[in-house]
Amino acid sequence: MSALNGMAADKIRILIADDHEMVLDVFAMYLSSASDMAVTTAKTLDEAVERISAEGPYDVVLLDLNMPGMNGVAGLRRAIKLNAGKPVAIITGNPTPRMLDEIMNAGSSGIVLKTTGVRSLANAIRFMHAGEHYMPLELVRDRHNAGRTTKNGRLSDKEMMVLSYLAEGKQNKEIANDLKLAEPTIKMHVTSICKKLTASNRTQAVIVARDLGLI
Amino acid sequence: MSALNGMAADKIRILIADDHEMVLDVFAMYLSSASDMAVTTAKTLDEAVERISAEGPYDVVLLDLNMPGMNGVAGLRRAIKLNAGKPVAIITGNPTPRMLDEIMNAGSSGIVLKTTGVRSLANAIRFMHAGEHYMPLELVRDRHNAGRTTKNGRLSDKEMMVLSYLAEGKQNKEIANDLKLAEPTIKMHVTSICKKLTASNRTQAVIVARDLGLI
DNA sequence: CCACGTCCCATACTTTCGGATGGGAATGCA
DNA sequence: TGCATTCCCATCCGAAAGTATGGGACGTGG
Repeated sequence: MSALNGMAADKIRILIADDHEMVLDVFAMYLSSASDMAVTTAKTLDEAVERISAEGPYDVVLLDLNMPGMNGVAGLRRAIKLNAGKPVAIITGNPTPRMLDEIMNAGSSGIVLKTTGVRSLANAIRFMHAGEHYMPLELVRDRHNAGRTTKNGRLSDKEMMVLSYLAEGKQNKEIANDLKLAEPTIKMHVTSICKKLTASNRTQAVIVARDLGLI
Repeated sequence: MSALNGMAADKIRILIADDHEMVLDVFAMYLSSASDMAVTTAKTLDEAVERISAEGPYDVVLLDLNMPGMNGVAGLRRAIKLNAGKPVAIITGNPTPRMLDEIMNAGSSGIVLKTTGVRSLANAIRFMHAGEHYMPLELVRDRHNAGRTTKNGRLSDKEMMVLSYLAEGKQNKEIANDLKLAEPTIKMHVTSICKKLTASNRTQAVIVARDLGLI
């Protein structure tokens, strides 16, 4: 009845990379005690890349989002490309909705929260190893809640998109280029965002959005 | 010769609070295997406070800095007051020099980095339990660099003051009125702040300052 | 003493922001 | 079908922000 038809002897090869050595230790201690998993660790993206290059694609790769070498999802893409189709997932603390989008759009196989105990780890890994996409329930909920209750109506999709750029301190022209829209359009969205968030300028909008957990 | 005069049989009672359950698991798994330690865990500051209130001061308390309930060092002070003189330390990822100052000035017994492996944990805890202050070497180095050259770090008092207004989304003219300074002066400070924080405008400066825990 | 850093102010300039006005197009729903 | 919503673009304008020049005052330490 097991899925390990005839291959039970082969262990799942896992590569986990995180600059928090404590987290690494969790994996080394807990997962290695699971008989069907072999864990390798790294502390930077470069180190992880080396491992993959040297020892071939891993069955599951877990990358910390805030690790040295990862520039947001850029490092994720790099690892995905290198791991030849096998699952690469992100492990992080509290990702923003925007980050979630970027992560999943980059082709990640899932997200593992550090707020989750180690017991669900093994399951998540087996899940992704089977080709599924893994995401904790609370994140799915937040993802659906994207339009949240603000006083003056909720933000539209485009407004949320623009807001996420505002939250990086980008200026209208940059946003327009990135989104391939005209600058006046961005201005309009910014104005609309400020109204809905009762902010008087973009800086306040970012602050309000942050305090509201909107980002 | 030990400080545990006649009480050697008693275990060191440790309370660790972190919203990353993974980290909690590290302690539960590793430290509890050390025969002289008894570990209790919590996921929020309120939960930790409850524990302390209910079961009396712990021998060592470890608090995550980014946990729900901790407003920067405010939560730390609360815990220190409650723990009746026994050591309270902070556990975190990469603290800013400014945070370090605040933490130590608040009366913390030390700082434990998540970038440190679990093996040094037990030593750090025993160290603090003995009444010493524990801080990783790499932090001590950064700490001395903090107050010196104005090259890229350390904001001056006035700059911090202006920054706090920026963080409220106020505009130059307002700040000038509130501080009874001329607007050009405010502009200069803002420019200086942006340079030191490597931000390209006020909005980015606020974001960086927030992420840095500078506010 | 001078050098250095911090703080303060002023003038002048360019760029960006925020707001207003006016229009066109696609969607979905009553 | 009419209507609302959302999206997109354009032009104009005043205000704010950001940059670049000046300069003067105050302290600390070499």
